Amino acid sequence: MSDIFKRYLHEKVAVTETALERISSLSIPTKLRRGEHLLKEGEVWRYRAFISKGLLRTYRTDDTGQIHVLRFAIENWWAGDSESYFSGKPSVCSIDALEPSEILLWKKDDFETLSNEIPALKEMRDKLVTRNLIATQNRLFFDNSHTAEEKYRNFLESYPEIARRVPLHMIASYLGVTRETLTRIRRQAAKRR
Amino acid sequence: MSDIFKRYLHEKVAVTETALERISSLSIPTKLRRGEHLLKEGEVWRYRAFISKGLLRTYRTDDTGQIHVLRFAIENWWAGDSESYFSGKPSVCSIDALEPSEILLWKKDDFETLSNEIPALKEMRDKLVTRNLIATQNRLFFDNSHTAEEKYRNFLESYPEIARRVPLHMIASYLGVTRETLTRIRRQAAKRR
DNA sequence: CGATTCTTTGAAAACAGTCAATCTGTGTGG
DNA sequence: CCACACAGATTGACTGTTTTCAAAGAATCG
Repeated sequence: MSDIFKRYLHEKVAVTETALERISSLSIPTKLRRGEHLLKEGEVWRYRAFISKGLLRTYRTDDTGQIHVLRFAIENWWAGDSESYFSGKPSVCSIDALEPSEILLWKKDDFETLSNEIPALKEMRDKLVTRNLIATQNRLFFDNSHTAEEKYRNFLESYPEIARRVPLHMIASYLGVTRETLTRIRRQAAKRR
Repeated sequence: MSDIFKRYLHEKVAVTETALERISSLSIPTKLRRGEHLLKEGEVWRYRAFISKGLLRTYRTDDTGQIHVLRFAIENWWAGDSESYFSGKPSVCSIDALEPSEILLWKKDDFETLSNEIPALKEMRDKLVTRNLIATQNRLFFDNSHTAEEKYRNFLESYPEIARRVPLHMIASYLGVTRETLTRIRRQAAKRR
């Protein structure tokens, strides 16, 4: 079973080998082909999902039918829609695989049970929310106070791995500019060196 | 003592009168004058803060010395910097009062103690984080996919109360546009009716 | 009232979006 | 192995939006 996940959890919190086995025993290993969806708009998201391999994209479609990338997630990250997860309402997001991916799923109920059995897991779960909140708040500030070029540079520095693996027009969407604008930003930046 | 807070907590969760008294007993009532700071950049934020009266602004100063408003908070909201609170590191934000305000403070340790004594309070505390996360994520999406005018209209609809009480140039900062641009957006909108 | 803060205006420049066309690399089927 | 389709990236011309800077007008607090 997924060594990636075991290594991840050992790094994050102090968890015994038996606890880890117990956690693994309730996980549902899942494979996604390129282009396949983990979650589609309108469905309720009732899982925890750990990515042991691959690359997922979370996006939202606006009233004009345009797609907006909310985030990318790779190995050792968690995926899912917290809004739908916590509220129980249909999701406004979709999640699909940009690469062939391997996911570990836990049903919401199972994960809660495990969290109550294993304090370390609960601790990790709580940290996940707060770290997510902090990251989102910081991103909101950064987007609000920086130019498109600065945002792009920051993206390259923060997520070089993702930048290499994702098509440019999706990065543009993530940054909130058109693909043409991102092309021009790159040309400008290249000219300046 | 603050009836506002008692009413707030009763509305949010099922809490006994004795529990409420216990919670109140550890609170530190504080008054802020207009312009006074609750938190200054560089300080560590070690409190929970409930606003029973007034209006607070959270902002950040960027490398060029410019101020960016992150959020406003009025009666019945909580204020503070989650990043500094959870990490224990000096804050990158400041919080000041835009109106004479009345705040209830709990020291971090006291609030944790209370949360462990009173399940309803812990429940409220956890909900606060997740609701905050969801709201921030939705705002990030909205900002990324809408024009300045749409963002302004959405702000007016979502927070009419705040819009009435806050100067325009701070709303502009919150929305990520210059005050001149916001002025022009309003003129356009007025012309169209 | 006087000082300060807030809002509005105008003109020019910088920036980003749209549309249409072209270029590039990849992979598939004949 | 080639021709073709397809997705992604780039370019140019044009349009529209936002910023910047400078100045003036309105509102408000003490």
